[in-house]
Amino acid sequence: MIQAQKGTKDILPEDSKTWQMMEENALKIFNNANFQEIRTPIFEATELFARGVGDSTDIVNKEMYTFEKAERSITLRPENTAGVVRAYIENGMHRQTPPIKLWYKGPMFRYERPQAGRQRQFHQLGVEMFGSTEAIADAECINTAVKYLNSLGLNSLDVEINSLGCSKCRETFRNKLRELIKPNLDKYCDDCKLRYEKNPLRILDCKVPDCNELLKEAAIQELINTDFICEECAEHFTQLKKYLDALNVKYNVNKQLVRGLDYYNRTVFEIKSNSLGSQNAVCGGGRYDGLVEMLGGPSTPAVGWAMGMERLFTLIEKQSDAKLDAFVVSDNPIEALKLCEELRGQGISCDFDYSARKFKKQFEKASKTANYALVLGEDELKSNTITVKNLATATQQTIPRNEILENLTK
RNA sequence: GUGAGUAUAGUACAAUGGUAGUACGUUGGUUUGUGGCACCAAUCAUUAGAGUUCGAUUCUCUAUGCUCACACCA
Repeated sequence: MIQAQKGTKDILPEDSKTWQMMEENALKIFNNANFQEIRTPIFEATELFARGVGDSTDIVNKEMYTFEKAERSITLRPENTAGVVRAYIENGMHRQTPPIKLWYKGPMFRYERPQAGRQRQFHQLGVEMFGSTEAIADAECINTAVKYLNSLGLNSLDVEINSLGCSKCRETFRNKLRELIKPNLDKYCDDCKLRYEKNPLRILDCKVPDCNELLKEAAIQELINTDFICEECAEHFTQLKKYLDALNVKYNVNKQLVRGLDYYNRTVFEIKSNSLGSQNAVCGGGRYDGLVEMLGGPSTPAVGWAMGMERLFTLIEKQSDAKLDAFVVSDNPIEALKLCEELRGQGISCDFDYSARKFKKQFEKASKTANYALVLGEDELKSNTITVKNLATATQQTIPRNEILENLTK
């Protein structure tokens, strides 16, 4: 027996209604906010992710599905921002009047050990906005995410925001942090020792209790809490908070929020739920003003986010399939199909039994799957009528065939 | 990559060192053109391999799958 690959899942009919709802709401809300859908290939040159996502990230280091084909190195996309930026540059979208507002949805691939809220193939929904440095752009981005979540009935998720500053202020902060950590470095966990070299900011994000204790040291807390970011960046962050307040978007500032992808600067944010298990982030994003240029385009500011749809799925209320409008009960399958065809053409959903089983069995099926049973037996065929039975009220009447539509819609 | 737990019908759960049950589902029936209820019947399972044993689905080991957690991320 061949099974689905580890970390992949079938989305079965019983869940399709819920997925369709997530997608329909996305289409409606993003289109209304003037985001346009973009669909990019699910595989790209490996180099795009190495340069775009950053080769010091775990995603690029050890989680990519990479293969060789015709002497090219190809990778299944582990996220979609790099791909969208590539498409933005390649299709000359930077020549259009900014801002360019895009959204996407689709499967992403990461080679990780699966667990709750984590699969090897999973789906993300995201928006990317190019061409504006204004904090109002960040605010609209976050607001769009919140409004989308609200549309799914999720009203009490935590929005956390932070500012990483620009590359200059981050450099200063990084150096100061290193200075403070250095005396106790040997007490930190092995991962943090590596982080100390590569990306010390991530030490702030470490979940090892010992490291957390060490970070509580007064001087370090003071450094975290003093606004290390430069005046310009601080002003940008202040503006963002002002706009979010004006939009009535509730948020917490989390000074220890550091996102794992290398391309972020200034605004970063996450939206979390406490009912998701340990993978509690539904949505993550931020500003990435340097990425377009790094990937060979003109210097272009940008901001965006991505949501994990499987994680959303576990949070929202399951939608069940609506019943069919009608089920045709007949001992004459071909006539039943003809009737169905006629009704389907009128926008009525209906089905029938292929094997002309006993009426009792057909009614059983009808009552489970449909609102009306339409009896088309010998009598009805002779007299060109149909017996319409309302399965909820158990009332029925025989009517001329051409009056069927009125009787179904009332 | 590291660690923990788990594996019985289509699904959800029982039980047992000797005959594996229940519920739901599915199919058929309770006299032939009327459903939801009830009753009857059928259908369907011990992940794989090795070991201990007179005998293993049960105990042990290995593999594999699944689940969860760490790292990391949506």
